[in-house]
Amino acid sequence: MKLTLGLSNYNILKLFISLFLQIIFSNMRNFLTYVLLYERSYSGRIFRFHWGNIMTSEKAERKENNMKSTKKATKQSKKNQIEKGLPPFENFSEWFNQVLFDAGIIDYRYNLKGCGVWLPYGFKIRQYSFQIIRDLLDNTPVPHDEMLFPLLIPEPQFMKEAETVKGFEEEVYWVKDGGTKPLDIKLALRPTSETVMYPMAQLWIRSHQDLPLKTYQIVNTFRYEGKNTRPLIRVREITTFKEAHTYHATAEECEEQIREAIQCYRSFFDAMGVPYVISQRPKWDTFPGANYTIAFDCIFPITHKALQIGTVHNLGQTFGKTFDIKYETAEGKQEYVHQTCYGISERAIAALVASHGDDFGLKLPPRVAPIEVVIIPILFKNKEKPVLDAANSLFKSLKEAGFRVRIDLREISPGRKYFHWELRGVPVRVEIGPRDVQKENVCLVRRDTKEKIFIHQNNAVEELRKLLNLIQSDMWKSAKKRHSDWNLRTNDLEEALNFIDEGKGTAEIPFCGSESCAAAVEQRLEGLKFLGIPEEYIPALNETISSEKEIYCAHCMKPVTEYWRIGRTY
RNA sequence: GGGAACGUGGUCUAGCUUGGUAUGAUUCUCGGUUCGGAACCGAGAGGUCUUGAGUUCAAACCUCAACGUUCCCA
Repeated sequence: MKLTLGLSNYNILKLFISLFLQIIFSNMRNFLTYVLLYERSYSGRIFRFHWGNIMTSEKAERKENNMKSTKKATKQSKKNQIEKGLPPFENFSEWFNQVLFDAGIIDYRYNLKGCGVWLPYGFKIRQYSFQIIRDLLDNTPVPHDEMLFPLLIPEPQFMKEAETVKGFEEEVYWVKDGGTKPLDIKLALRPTSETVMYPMAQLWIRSHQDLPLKTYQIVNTFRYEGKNTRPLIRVREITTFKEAHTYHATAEECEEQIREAIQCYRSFFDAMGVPYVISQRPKWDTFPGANYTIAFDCIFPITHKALQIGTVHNLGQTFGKTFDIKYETAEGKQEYVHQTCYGISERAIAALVASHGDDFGLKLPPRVAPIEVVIIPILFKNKEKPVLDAANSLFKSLKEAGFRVRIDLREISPGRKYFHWELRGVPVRVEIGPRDVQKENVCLVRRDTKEKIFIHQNNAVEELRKLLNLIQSDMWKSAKKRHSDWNLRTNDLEEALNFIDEGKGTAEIPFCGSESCAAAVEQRLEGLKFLGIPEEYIPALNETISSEKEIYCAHCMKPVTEYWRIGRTY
């Protein structure tokens, strides 16, 4: 029986029975449904009919109702849904995730937790942003040199620095096989590159003439985050990690380098329009192996939780001793180097997005906007040509003047284009319609304030240049102003805790700095953390350190001289 | 570490209680009318219902497991 294609008689029988039953049941069901609906529509009565597995009147009715209600609902809410393409900014967490995708920054649908794809628009934002830090580091008095180190770390080398190992124990990805064979020596994917770089530095540094050595690289790193990952904020593959590592002859030079690093980071975030506060982290939250850690935090809108967006570490001689990085002094003695390292990641982009958004989407500062100006011609039937001509010639002259400019000629309505580019945060939109052409005007619309400005066509280049500068500084100012409202300095612990608990921001309280006191205070509020000592009390950053009088630790009531910053964090 | 929920066209979603036909919208493509804040009409495209096993003549639906995602608590 070759015709049966290998099916046994039993299977053929099954197939026929199945088909037969299916036809019978489905026809009968359709018939019954039809009759029941028909009857109901005339008599207004609901029939109930039970017979085995056949769809009952109840079920038919329910299905019918479901269909009706969904149809009705979708029709009614159609308009609302369109208008609500993005969740409101108030609903920050959802807004944030959604805007990253809708604005074309990151596609997070890759089927692996904590990993996403940088889309072209997002990639450009990333590129422009990190070019700023590149330029800053490349142009310090003794320049930093960009390099590229391997991703893989042999286990013994990684294990060398005990404290680092402890700090990252639970977060390291291990490569254990080469093809089908297990490796003799396991390989770690870098969670950070100290243990990658320092054995090489040990080879390169021979004498004080080789110092200072300042290097950096911009690479991906891996950390196995156990719980909730968030796009850009807590990821498993950190795609963009700028880590600088410097080597110095003396502790003083090392301190000086810390100040230079802080200054670079200030300039960087200023240029990005990202507001921040600087704190020296508590001892117990210092980078493993470092003498101290100074961190940049950005307080996010709505939730008012702090996100760490940059860290600067003074490593002292810890790693120098571990990796035996020595140099010969002018006097011919062998000394261990003093080191610093400091890093910034794609969290900077998260802070950029968060600091400026609104219900319509992103607002990008011109410095990092992939498109600075978008031109939208308003076309009416039979009047297209003059408008198109004007738009095209403006496009050409702006392009020649060096603007990152786009002209939107798609055949969709202008309103739709407005929303499209507002979602993507383009700083300025230029509208040109028949009315404008007639008056030789163009209409500029600011993304940050939505203000409309009419100017003469001939002044476009000049006016746009001014306007973009203005937007850049206005956005920075307003972000900074908002940010400063999200911090409260008070001597009253209860007031501080209330402020934080109500989600209003971070607080500064008088504090003695002991870990046990901190633990006691942290217990008062879920998710509460000590961010550290505010900028003005950090010894490394101040020639004369501020000190307060008549204040007492919020917990143990000992007299103290400084406030500490506390708050909830991401 | 503990608990809960979810997984259906690119996106959102109905259906699962009671097994047999995959719902609607959006998006996208084509044609036409439009265009100063998400226009409209018509046609069309798009699905391994996460995966595997079990029960059954028959599984998106019931059972078990794996994977993935989300949320809550420590």
